[in-house]
Amino acid sequence: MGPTPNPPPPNRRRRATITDVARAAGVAASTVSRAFSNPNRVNAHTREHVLGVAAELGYSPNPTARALESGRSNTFALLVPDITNPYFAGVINGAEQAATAAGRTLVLGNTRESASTEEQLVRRLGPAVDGFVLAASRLPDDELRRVAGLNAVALVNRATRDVSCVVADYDSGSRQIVDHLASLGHRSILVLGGPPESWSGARRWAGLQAAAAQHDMQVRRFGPYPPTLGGGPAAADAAVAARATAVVCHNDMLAIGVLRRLAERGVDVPGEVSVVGFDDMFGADLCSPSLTTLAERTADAGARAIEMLGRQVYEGVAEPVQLVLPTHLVVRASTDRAAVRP
Amino acid sequence: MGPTPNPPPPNRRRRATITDVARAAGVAASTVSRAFSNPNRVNAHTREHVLGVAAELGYSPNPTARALESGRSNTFALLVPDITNPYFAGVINGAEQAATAAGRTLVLGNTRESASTEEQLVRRLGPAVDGFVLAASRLPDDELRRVAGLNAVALVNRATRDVSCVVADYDSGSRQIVDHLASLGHRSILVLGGPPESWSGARRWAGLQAAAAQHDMQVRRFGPYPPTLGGGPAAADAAVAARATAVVCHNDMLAIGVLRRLAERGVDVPGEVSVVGFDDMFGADLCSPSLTTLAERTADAGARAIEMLGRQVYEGVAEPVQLVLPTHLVVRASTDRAAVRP
DNA sequence: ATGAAAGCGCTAACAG
DNA sequence: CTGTTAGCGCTTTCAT
Repeated sequence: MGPTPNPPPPNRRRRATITDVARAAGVAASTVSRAFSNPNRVNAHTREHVLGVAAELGYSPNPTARALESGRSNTFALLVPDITNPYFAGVINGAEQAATAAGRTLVLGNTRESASTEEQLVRRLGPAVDGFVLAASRLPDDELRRVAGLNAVALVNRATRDVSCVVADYDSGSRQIVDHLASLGHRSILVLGGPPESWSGARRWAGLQAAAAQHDMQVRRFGPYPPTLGGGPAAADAAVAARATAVVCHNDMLAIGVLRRLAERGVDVPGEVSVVGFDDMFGADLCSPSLTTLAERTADAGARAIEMLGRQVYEGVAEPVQLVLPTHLVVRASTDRAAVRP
Repeated sequence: MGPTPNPPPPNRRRRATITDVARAAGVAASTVSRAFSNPNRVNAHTREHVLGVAAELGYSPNPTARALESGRSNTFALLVPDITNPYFAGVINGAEQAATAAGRTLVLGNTRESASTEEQLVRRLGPAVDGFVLAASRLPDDELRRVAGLNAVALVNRATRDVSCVVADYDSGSRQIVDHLASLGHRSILVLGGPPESWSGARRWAGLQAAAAQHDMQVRRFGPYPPTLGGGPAAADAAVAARATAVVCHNDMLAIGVLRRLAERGVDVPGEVSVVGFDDMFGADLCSPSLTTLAERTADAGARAIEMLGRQVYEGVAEPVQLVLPTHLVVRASTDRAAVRP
């Protein structure tokens, strides 16, 4: 992987440096520097002059050089398990927006659901960024704390001691789902679970159990199933075999896969079975029947996480904070009154 | 936007530098440097020793400092008009994968469909990155060339003289659509157009016209409509009023909006009207009826664009190249034989 | 208010 | 093969 000896430099204009501007303006480099980063510590007149010359030369400060000096790159990295999952698109969107608004740059990394890829990215990017947003991190707790010792870290939908995080309110969310199903007359719930290591999956399951207990409803969990469309057939078949009347799926992806399989098998949704998902991702109201699902504020989560990093890094806030974001149930066409079973 | 005076540094471990390693290993800094970036130019024995010490100290080279010296950040920026659009998720995915595979970092920017935001991002990021992938750029041609004078640039689904690009084969794609409709007995096509400034929209329209002419079919274009779900109602209503039997929509988003509106109005798809989209985005086979649409290799496009940048920047390839990626029609349930009109 | 000089972490000459 | 030196572009004391 050795770089080519010395590739002929592409025919591209050299960028003006602070020295070029200084020379052209007849001042010292430090004055140019001040004119840009400390405008009121330089005479108004010379400042105008310097800025004018800089504009003519098309000069703009080199962020890399600034970063080297200050030890701050004004850059955050956002690592997600699956860049193509519409669920994370919300997080990415919010984070990008917040970062840009704060004048910071966002680096995007895809961990492909792999802890080792995630770790590798953290190691490689670490020295170049001011902090990490780790969404649905696959890293073990102690590794997470180790990373947080070297870089600022804000977790999204993951929580561990001593590390800041923003998480969705799954307690409330699960209760909303169960309340909804109960109000439709359902007496038992089948949960079609996702990956065992999933933190949010565990929280969702715990919440559903607690809420069901309050209603004296029966809950069972099948799985794990892959949290993808492809997980649908196995999950749906299991649900049919179990004669479930209400199934709650690990996420919308799985739920849509389940809907498809049920349609193939001629099972009427919501007539015979009600189906609920988690995430309210793009597509949840495109499928048919449209999906009842728990909506999270994904863009908010991304934005809040970036803001947390900002406070940690640039304002020296050391205390880890936990932020719980509200969730709400979006009722669509996939849930209805429980069928009367023979 | 002045930075806080001097925030108390968070309680975070200082990263080991090359000097720390050099001292601990009892060698010069340059030897450590070589051990990392030019391993075979240092004695195997000392190399092992240095690497060992480095590992103990948790040292890894600071990319920022490297970038300052080399003038290369090993970083590319990808700018997309709408980060939440599943269509661009494919491009992002491919670009991220290619960048990571090449050991480079990807910075993500969202231009929010605005040329000025795009320009601002280019200016701000320019000095810190080795090149830009501009997907569906909103920038005018001359601005694009100006940017390409300062940074390496690879366009995705946009073309202009002197700038490298990768574009989908809309000539073939449009022909595939028209052939398909013709083979189903349709004699005329209504195109529901997107934003007038859209380069791909123009190419699609041109291709459809050419292909229709070959079949002696009639084509008309209505619009512009917003390329979103929200554009659906107006577009669908216009199509109904025009008694169209086959409509081709600017993109899948609009097409799905159209499908919805037609369903609301009780118009049978594909019985009365056939509907075709462009993009084959996530969701195109979730809607009902599922959508016949032209698939592009979006991930490929992103990856190829990154590779182009690599060749430009690190291999000094100056000639702009144009890459045309194949497209293929995915026939689903929204198209069928033309209805016999009274 | 401005200039001179040192240095951020690293690499690239150039010696030895 | 390895150490010394200079410098990437910028900010930051420290003088003036």
